Amino acid sequence: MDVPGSIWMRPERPGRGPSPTYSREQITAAAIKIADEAGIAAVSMRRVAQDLGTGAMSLYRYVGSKDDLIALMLDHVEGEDPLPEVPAEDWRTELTRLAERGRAIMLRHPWSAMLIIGRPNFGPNTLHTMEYALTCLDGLGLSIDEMLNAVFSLVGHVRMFVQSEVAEAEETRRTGLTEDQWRITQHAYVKQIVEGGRYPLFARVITEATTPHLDMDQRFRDGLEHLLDGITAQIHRKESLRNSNG
Amino acid sequence: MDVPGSIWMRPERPGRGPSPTYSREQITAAAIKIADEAGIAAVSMRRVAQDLGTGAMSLYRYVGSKDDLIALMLDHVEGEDPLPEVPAEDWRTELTRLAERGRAIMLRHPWSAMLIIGRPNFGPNTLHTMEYALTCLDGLGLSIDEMLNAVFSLVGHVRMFVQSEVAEAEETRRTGLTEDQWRITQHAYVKQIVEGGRYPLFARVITEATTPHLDMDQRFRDGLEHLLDGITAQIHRKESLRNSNG
DNA sequence: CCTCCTCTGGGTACATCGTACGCAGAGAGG
DNA sequence: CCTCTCTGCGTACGATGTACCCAGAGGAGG
Repeated sequence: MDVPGSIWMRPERPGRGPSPTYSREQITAAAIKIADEAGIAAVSMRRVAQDLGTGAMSLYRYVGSKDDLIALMLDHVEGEDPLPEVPAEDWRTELTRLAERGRAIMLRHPWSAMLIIGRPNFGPNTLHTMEYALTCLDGLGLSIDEMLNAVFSLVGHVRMFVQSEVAEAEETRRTGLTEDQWRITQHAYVKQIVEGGRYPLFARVITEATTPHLDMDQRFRDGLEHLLDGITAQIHRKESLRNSNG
Repeated sequence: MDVPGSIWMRPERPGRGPSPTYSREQITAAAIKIADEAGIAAVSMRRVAQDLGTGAMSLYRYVGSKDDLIALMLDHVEGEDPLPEVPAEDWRTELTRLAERGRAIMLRHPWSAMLIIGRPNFGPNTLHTMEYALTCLDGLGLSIDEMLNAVFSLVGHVRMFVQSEVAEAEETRRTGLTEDQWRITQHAYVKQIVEGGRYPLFARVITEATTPHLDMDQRFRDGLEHLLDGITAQIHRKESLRNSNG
């Protein structure tokens, strides 16, 4: 109501008075449906209410603000794909899977990748995923801060990657121009840059665009490997440090 | 005008008629000033125009849309810090410097980190930085795609890191609640989670929050090291592959 | 059953946004 | 000097989130 994020503390609805017609779950689902079909920009309180067959202001009986609704949406999709109760494989395999799971969810709900959340989401599903990720890295000799930092880097990488992966489609919807159409509008300018000769490597990027570049899956996996290699290196560094000190 | 991003192709102003009172540079500077002082949300065409002492619609004689203005703003701050003409040190040192430069710029202009740009910005300053980054990785045995991917990961990491670094301040301004005040509103809920015992690692994150965590500079450097270690590993892999094949 | 009092759904209103459109007038090219 | 382009800018439209208000429904206590 008053404080953003307090959505998780507020009970769905106390007992007195007439029973509510709708539910948070129902409203969240309606909002997600709209976001999936028409983009996050189409999710307005009026639109969500309209799809539910009610008035905009009625929604405020269930959620404190639009931000709260979005927090509900994010936590809901985070819980879509099940997670093992406890990590079974080695940490690298588990984290890779977790990253791919995150990417899959975001690709399924592109809007979820495009939102920048200021403060951590303490929804139950988000909490569970976070705990799972930390569990994967537990017992490898990293401090809790280092573990958190590693998870943070990983989640950040996935989010950033999918963001750019998805930005194209969002831009197409927003401007009504497909990437190809847009490229045509830029062609003369880009050509001038390439032929100017001052940016030889940029020119190579453009020139070799005719032959197929690395596909998105490959690029995602490569970036992930970079990060995981880095974490491995950190673990090994701390390990040998421990061995030389003890 | 019609096409977003075409801002870089359009000449500042052709010759006929009366000479313009303002300039793109002037408008961009005014917009950046507002964004720095009051957040990106405060940058409205009306507000920018007001600060310049003119009407909102006058700005559209200089920029095609608000998106174009934002593209100008982003490219402008990208050019704030000078870049060497050509990389002088080893690639790792250079890329570290480049990352820190990027972080510094974004911290100086927090709004620039919070924007998600759908399609690449072809402004002169952005172009130059991109070329510079690619140059650092040239000649190490990576393909142009791999180089681009590495730069992409790096830029993404910096952006993602600063995003979360900056989100807090933005959230404080937006909601009027400092992080401490917000934490108080969440305290009962978080306490319940911690004491529930189902999230022992999350509990450790919270519990050990009294002792100082890693500071932001350290966390940034750690994440960067992860990525650079990963790129190093990729370079070595390709190198030994070449040696065994030739 | 009656009464009360909370909680319901939802209408109206307000400030703010980007920008389409049109117009009076200024000023440079012929 | 005439003409025609380009100027700054006022008005207007359709959005947005949400504060505020009100009539009435219906569970709780007598």
